Amino acid sequence: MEPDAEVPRRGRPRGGPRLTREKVLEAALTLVDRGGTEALSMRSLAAELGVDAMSLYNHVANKDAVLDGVAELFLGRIGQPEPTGDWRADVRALAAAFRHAAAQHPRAAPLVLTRQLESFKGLVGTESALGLLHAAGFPPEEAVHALRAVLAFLVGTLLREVSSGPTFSGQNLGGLEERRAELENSGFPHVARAAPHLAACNHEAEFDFGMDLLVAALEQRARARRSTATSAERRTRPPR
Amino acid sequence: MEPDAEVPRRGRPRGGPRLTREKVLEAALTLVDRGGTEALSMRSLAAELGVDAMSLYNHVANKDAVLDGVAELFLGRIGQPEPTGDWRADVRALAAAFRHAAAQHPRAAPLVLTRQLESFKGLVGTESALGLLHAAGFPPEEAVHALRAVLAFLVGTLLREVSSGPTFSGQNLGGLEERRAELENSGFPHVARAAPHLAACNHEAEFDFGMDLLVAALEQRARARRSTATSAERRTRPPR
DNA sequence: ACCTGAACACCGTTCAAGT
DNA sequence: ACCTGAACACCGTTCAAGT
Repeated sequence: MEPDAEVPRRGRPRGGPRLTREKVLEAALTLVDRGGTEALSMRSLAAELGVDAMSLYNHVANKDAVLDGVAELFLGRIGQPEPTGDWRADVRALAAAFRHAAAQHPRAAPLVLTRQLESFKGLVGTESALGLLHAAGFPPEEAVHALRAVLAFLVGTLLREVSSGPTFSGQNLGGLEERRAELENSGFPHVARAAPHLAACNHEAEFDFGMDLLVAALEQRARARRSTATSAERRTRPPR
Repeated sequence: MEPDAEVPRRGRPRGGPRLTREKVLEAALTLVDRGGTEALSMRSLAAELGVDAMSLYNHVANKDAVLDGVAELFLGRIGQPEPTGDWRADVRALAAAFRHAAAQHPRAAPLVLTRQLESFKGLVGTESALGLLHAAGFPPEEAVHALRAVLAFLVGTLLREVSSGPTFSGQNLGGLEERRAELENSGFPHVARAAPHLAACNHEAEFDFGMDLLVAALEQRARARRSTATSAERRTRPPR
């Protein structure tokens, strides 16, 4: 029989390292996709890679670094949509790309949404967003404020969306009737009147509504900024 | 010597239960306030209460129920501001009350922001918000959309705010210069130009900016709704 | 009814030892 | 240089036993 066919090797491998940081993080993402963050332990991750738990520490500092790495992996998978020239459509597309990535990794998404990363990876999206807002007429400082407002909304909606569990045809229907009845009998008049709408949640509709709101507000602001800029110009530099 | 002076009693206590669900959750909030969620274990919680870990299970189902309970405790501490009659100011005040509660329990806030609770406690805020949006002229369905948009923004900003660590005079100044330099040398032109604004974050200013944006958008929408409603009325019921 | 202690099946991480 | 196994100090939770 062959000397080292299937038996687990120990010590330094002959043909280069079996593990790399990349492979470790990739496996971690797989594990989180499959069973959520709670299914990821250094031991389960090692098992997934067919390796002893301690071997991981040659490639990542600790478990927290693994979680950061998974979040970065996620960030890297956010597609960068081609700009159309209409900044309103492009801001929407950027947000939609984020949402799409979250939909593909619903159980990993909270890692990106919850931790604040000092990641270089995040900067490409930031650059795109600032470029669009610059095109819309916002100076850098206001563009940063606008970016943060949209991002905050995104974090909030996506967190709700991904943590509302598996959905049935876009809507969460589990126990809808019970929830509606409970809201109707809550004793709160406005809650009772809105019960059918509070009991269900169409995530895509909520996402669109919020983005509509934000884009409309930004547009209004951009317009106001343009008109005051022109009138200021008119004042200082009257038409000849 | 006295028979049961300082020795830990065992078995059923004589003077009613030493533990209640309330006391357990209160202690849990204290622990989280002090050392964050990671400082809360069933064992540390029991120690805080001077009790065996297993005693807790007589009052809460498991650790998850404790975390839910702490979140509810937090919800109950959100002050309900007195309405002024101006729905825009009142929506802002409601959001500010939420933010204020988060500022008082920065390490417990993620529990409310991250978990979706089916809590009755949350309904009082919902009722207030829907009432204000009703006064602004929104029908129930649109009011729910608006509420969810504002809530999403709130979750996102507050999550950023509370997880950005301890602050120095309202701003996070740790390593500001390093961050700015890194952003300036990132190779991304818009990022570089906005570096000073990206490196720092005045949470209150961001909060105000976002709320301004949302309230302005809601106002615009309410106005549009009123004018189409009146013109529709004019068409079907012309003035005599 | 309520509290307890031992026990079970897990964790993340350190450290000395292997090759 | 990279992987390993035992060991340490923790977890959450079950269960039988106490009063």
